Amino acid sequence: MDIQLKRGLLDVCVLAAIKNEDSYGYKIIKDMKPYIEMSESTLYTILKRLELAGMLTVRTSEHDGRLRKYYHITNAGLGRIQDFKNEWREVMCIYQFVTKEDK
Amino acid sequence: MDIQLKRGLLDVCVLAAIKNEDSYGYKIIKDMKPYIEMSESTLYTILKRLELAGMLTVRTSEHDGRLRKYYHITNAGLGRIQDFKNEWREVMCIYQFVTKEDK
DNA sequence: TGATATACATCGTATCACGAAGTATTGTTG
DNA sequence: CAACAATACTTCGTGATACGATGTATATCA
Repeated sequence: MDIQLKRGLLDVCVLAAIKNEDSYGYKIIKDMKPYIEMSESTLYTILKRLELAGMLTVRTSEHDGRLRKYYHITNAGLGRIQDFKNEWREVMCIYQFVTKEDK
Repeated sequence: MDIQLKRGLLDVCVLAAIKNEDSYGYKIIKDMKPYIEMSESTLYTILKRLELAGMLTVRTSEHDGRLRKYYHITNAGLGRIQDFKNEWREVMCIYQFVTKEDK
């Protein structure tokens, strides 16, 4: 998928991936794989960015002697998803503009 | 509109704006304004990029004593629009993933 | 005369996705 | 047991790119 097109989707995809239950990096990548692929470096960068922006909170917890960082969405994060939904109307107008056939 | 979301749309919007008839910078911005806004510096950068990529050709012509650069879409440019259309299926899947409500 | 519209160009900056590489631990399998 | 894959997270450098600021011209109009 076109990398530029991804840019507008990745952040909100990550938020969607933790919307229903807290999750951690490795799992997020696997859960999103059927929809959109991203490298680990990309994901962890995004998670840090979203944390800084207050869209999610982090909690470190041990699992099988290994540390895992669980991410939890905040109200701001849910709001971000809502904003995305609202903006989608504009996006669809643009899509129409680009793909409309002309006689 | 979110700048990251725009990134995936601008190139193909510009191509769409010259799809039916050759156009020039200033007019392209005005034609696209109802759908998507962009600064002049952005537009001219994009036009140069698309030309380099063989998606359009340029012809300079005088109009009222002033030079205008007319842009004409190539087959590669039309192909780019088609690719965008094809990719849109994936985009809609992602949209569903992000916005689906969960019981 | 001064503002506004038309028309294009250049430069520096900030954002961001990615590959490469690294660190650790836990299976798994030959 | 040795080698490798899977799990889990981190850091660094790079390239792409949208934008604001700024500059250059000419035409029109009040």
